[in-house]
Amino acid sequence: MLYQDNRGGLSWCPRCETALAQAEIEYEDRTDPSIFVRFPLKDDDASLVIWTTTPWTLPANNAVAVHPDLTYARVLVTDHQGDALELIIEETCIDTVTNAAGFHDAHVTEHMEGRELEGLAYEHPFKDAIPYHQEIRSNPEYTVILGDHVTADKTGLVHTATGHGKEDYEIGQEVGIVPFSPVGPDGTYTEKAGEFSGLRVRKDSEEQGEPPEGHADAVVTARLDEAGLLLASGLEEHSYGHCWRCKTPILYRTTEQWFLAVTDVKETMLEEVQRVEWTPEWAGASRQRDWVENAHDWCISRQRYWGIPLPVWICTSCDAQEVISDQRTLEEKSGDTVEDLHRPWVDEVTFDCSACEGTMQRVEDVLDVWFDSAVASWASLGYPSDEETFEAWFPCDLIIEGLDQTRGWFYSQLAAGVTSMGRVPYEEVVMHGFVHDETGTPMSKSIGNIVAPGDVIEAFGVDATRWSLLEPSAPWDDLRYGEDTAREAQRTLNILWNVHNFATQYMSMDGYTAREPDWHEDPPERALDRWILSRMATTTGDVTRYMEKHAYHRAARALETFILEDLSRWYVSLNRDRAWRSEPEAKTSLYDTLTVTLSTTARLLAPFVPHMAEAIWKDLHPSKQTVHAQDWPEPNPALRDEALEARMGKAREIVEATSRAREREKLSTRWPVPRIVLAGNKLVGETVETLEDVLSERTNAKTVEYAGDAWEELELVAEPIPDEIGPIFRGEAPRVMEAIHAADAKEIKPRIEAGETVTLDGFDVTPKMVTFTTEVPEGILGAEFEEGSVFVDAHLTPEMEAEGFARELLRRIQEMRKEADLEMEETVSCVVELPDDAGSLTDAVERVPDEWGAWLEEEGRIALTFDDAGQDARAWEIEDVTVRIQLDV
RNA sequence: GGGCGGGUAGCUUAGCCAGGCUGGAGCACCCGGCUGAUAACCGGGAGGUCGCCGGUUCAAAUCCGGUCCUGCCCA
Repeated sequence: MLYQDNRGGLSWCPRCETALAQAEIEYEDRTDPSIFVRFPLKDDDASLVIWTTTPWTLPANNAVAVHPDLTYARVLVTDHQGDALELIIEETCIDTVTNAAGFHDAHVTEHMEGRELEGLAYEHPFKDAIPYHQEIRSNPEYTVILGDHVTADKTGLVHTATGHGKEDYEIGQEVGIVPFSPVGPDGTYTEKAGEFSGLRVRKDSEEQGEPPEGHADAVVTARLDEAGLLLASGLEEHSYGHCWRCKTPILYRTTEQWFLAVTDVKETMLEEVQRVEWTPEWAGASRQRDWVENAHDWCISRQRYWGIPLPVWICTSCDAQEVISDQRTLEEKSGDTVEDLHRPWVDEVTFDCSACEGTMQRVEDVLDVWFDSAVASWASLGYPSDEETFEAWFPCDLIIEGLDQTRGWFYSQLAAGVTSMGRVPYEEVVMHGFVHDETGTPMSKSIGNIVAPGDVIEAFGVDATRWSLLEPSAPWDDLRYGEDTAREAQRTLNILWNVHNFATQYMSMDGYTAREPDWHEDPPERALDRWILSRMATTTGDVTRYMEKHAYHRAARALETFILEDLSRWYVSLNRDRAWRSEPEAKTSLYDTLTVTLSTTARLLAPFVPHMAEAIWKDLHPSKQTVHAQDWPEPNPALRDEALEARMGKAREIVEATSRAREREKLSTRWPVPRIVLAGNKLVGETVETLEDVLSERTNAKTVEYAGDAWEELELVAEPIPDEIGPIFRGEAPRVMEAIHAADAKEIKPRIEAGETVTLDGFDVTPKMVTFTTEVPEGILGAEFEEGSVFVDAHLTPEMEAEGFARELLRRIQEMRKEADLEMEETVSCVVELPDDAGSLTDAVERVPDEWGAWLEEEGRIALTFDDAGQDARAWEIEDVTVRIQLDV
């Protein structure tokens, strides 16, 4: 599988003076000369027209390729000296050429297919300058050859130098043209280049645009111009290969290299690619497969000093080759002690040739570094010397790398694995995307759009940084990253931290010790507890499933939703009172629930935010091992209650719809309402039945009613349809419409629906003229939610208004406490001055001192009197009522 | 030039494979609320040519063809 070949068109870095593998070439845009050149035909007045961005390859030209199926034209033009010139160009390229050359006329004299041009001989432009071209070695040299790689671009004829391009070399092999490569390893012409010898053909990566003086491109172009062969010369920006290490534009030249014949095992590689589990799926099914299908034999030799020496010894007299597998074999053969397997020591080691009298000497090359990574999965196990470890661990379960590694590590391991082990050395691949800046541009030092990880960590912490990299996008997608991403992550984590604080503060106040009942037999009594535990179990299942699919972003989002929506905004906020004041049993079950929930969350979060997960875990379980040593949680099926989750979800929709309705009418949640009425499907009914207390608390409604599919207190209204009424009643139409509006809708609806014509106010109204809608009664606020409606009865009794008013008062008092910077527990005296006349609220306001005075004192931590508040009092407007409050601080 | 991704609100994104609910969220913005989780937090609102053009279909963000922009890789 290993062979040596003198191959044309191998990529070569003239600065590193080594061959490069496909994988070591980086493509970047650069500007190079762009020249149009004509090659005069031998037995014909016409010239072939070619185009190139590498004038330095023209001295090595040995053929011109055309596509057999494209149509070519003989074109008559007048050159700048006024002489007639006959050119052969692909027909759709004529304008390109004449525009570039500045020719103003162009007459097509003949069309022909590319295949008709085959074999036409031309004069090499540098026949006189380069002795090599004065002789023809094989038939097709210096003639038109056919190639499927030719496209109708520029001129439609391709300058071919079989020693200086991969495709050129391959087509040369097909038609029998030997490679000619008069360029040395350092990127200068050798003496084979005749008059050009010694000129520099290589460029540095900064050398762009017009070729520097004395560069082969400049000299060659000038010579062509002198010979009258240069039709046009300009510049072209194009994507060009560069050495991945030093960024020098690569050359293609002919050199002696060692190859691994991976094309022989291509079929096996393709099968192995299919066997591997790829995430995302297209990483393997499309990208990797495509790469392998186009793979060439792997050039594994490099002309470097540092690196793993190629373990090939060759006999200096008979050319016999031997590959040495390990140090012991080498020592046995040479009879020497080999102190180091690297250069220069290993270069000294020789042994006798087994075939002749000669001496075996190591070839000078080292291995492609990609070969090192390619063998990592078994080299790291000490193979072949440590069979046992190899048996136990090979192949590896999972490799994770970026999406550029299709040509890199994913491939190098595949090729080496199939070659050496007959199989791919990994079972599963996760291919990740790159982190870009917030505009989607790759971060680069030269652009300066770098977000330094250290800065983000400094500002937001490691956990927020990790979260901000995991949550926003799929691992395999590129990530647009700005500081806001981390800021958002920090906010989410902060809320979790607040929940943790809430839980642990009360637990410690009540001397609670964390315990995790398993609840398989006897789930908690309270619906709210069972609900959050069910949500926890569901979330655990979801997160686990996402992690198994490497959908880390989905796992993170499921956790985020659970933490924000379920735990913080719903469970904790509904249990704040329970933690503050409730029976010991109620508190204990609250703490048990929180312990299980937070412990489970901590374990699920451990891979994402290791420090915070550990902090939460350790606060709950100080004597247990680190969270990172705990088992991954499993959902407790006894705690799953999908019906309960569905009802709680519906309850939240109802609460939100109620908020919308109240907000629209500026009726703050602070004001209790006598009832809310719900209309909707069965689920809505069940929700009211089982979660009435949650609904009543969150909507601040004294009662919650379920009215079935439709609420009968809705008023039915008959609506006239003007388009139907107008043509028939004409001038009377307005009166008819009025009559319909005024009609008793409940009475006429069944009749109209039965198709009956009804007489209203003397007019005959047909079913076509009327439709029915419902109207929300006066004083009722309606809002829709999915599969139902909520109606908020806003007929507040004076008792309720008093309660609402008292709550408004409390808010003002607390506002003033805050402004006065009072301690939370500090009790101060307070005077509230209520007006005698509060308009429609007079009755309510009068009730406040007796019915709500004590409550205000306790909630506001004040000693309260209702009296003249004095000059320094602050005036507040509550529903058009002016209240004056004096806080004695 | 070719292969494979991505393009949905100002920004980050869900929905697309298996077409049909009013295209969901978060940030920012506007309005309001809370104040015993508090250098916090909660509710509501506004904001969308689903890159563009065409096709299939009763129906397209979703399927098909083309095209533009963008990322990775190749030539």
